[in-house]
Amino acid sequence: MSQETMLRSIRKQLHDGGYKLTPQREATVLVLLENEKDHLSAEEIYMLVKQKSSEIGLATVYRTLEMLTELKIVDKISFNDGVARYDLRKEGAKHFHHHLLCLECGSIEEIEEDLLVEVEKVVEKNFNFEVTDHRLTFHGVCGACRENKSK
Amino acid sequence: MSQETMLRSIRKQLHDGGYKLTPQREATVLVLLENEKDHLSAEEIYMLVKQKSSEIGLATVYRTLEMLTELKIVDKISFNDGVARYDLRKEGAKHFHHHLLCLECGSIEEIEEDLLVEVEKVVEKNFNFEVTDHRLTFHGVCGACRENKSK
DNA sequence: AAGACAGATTATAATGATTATAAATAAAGG
DNA sequence: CCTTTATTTATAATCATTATAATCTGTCTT
Repeated sequence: MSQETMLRSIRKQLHDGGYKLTPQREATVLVLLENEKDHLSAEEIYMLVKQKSSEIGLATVYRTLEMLTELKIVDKISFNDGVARYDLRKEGAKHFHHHLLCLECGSIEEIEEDLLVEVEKVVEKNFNFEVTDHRLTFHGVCGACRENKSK
Repeated sequence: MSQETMLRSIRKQLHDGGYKLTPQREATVLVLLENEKDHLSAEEIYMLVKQKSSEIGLATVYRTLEMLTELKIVDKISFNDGVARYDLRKEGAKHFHHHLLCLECGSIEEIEEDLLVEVEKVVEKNFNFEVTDHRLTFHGVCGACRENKSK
């Protein structure tokens, strides 16, 4: 889906939620669209928006991200490094994607495929818990780092 | 395993790692042992240690927890609420246990059973990623809350 | 167009969690 | 004992995030 289409869809979602797409909010969403692969922190998003010549305050970025999280347009994740990171939820994705965190180089890869369908069935049945979402991160060593080490 | 035994084992692990079990460190570990079911934050641990009449500084709690994390005696988790929480790693447990976070009441349940054995095999094979550990939290509604709501 | 209102934004201050620093204390080794 | 080193403490500093109050924007009303 093109960024144009995404943006239109997001504008609609904001409206339905009773918010409007102000220039600052639009700039924030655009930065998220342009950096889909990264896992940006609020501070990083703030910097990137300012670089695009759009004026914005840090507090606005936080408020916008909170709103987008509430609308389930973005997902908020914390790894164990003390900053929250934000990620566009893929259109139509019913589940939160998984992450592969390399302990050597710190890179974060994504897994789109939902690996937890069966596991969630087990949880619902055995633990009497209604699952609505999940956070799954694997810690380990990525292919590139293993290759470097073996040399 | 009894707390005595646990404590002895932990003392040994500290020694092997080149640290000693000072009174403050012992008090911290004891609080963790006595509250295995909870997911305590540094601040909470600090309070609990002081209640046991043991004098300690907050910074020492942080340093001790960092050390215990490094030695893999405790695990550090962040949910999305801005505080880090610490959990004793069960003796012999090779994997990090899973969590069930209830979005209604905020309660955190634990799952000891490793539900990811198969999933990790898939990850190693399909994504060329060597998995050493994982973090898995399910978000949803616990049995108690569902019961309350249906009334 | 002027006034009034709600919603947004901004700069700034405040808070909360965590980490760094420097001085004091305790422990270990000779 | 004396010296050296590790540890703790109190405090200050830092970093991420949230609250506040003033200002601004746009829209509606007349």
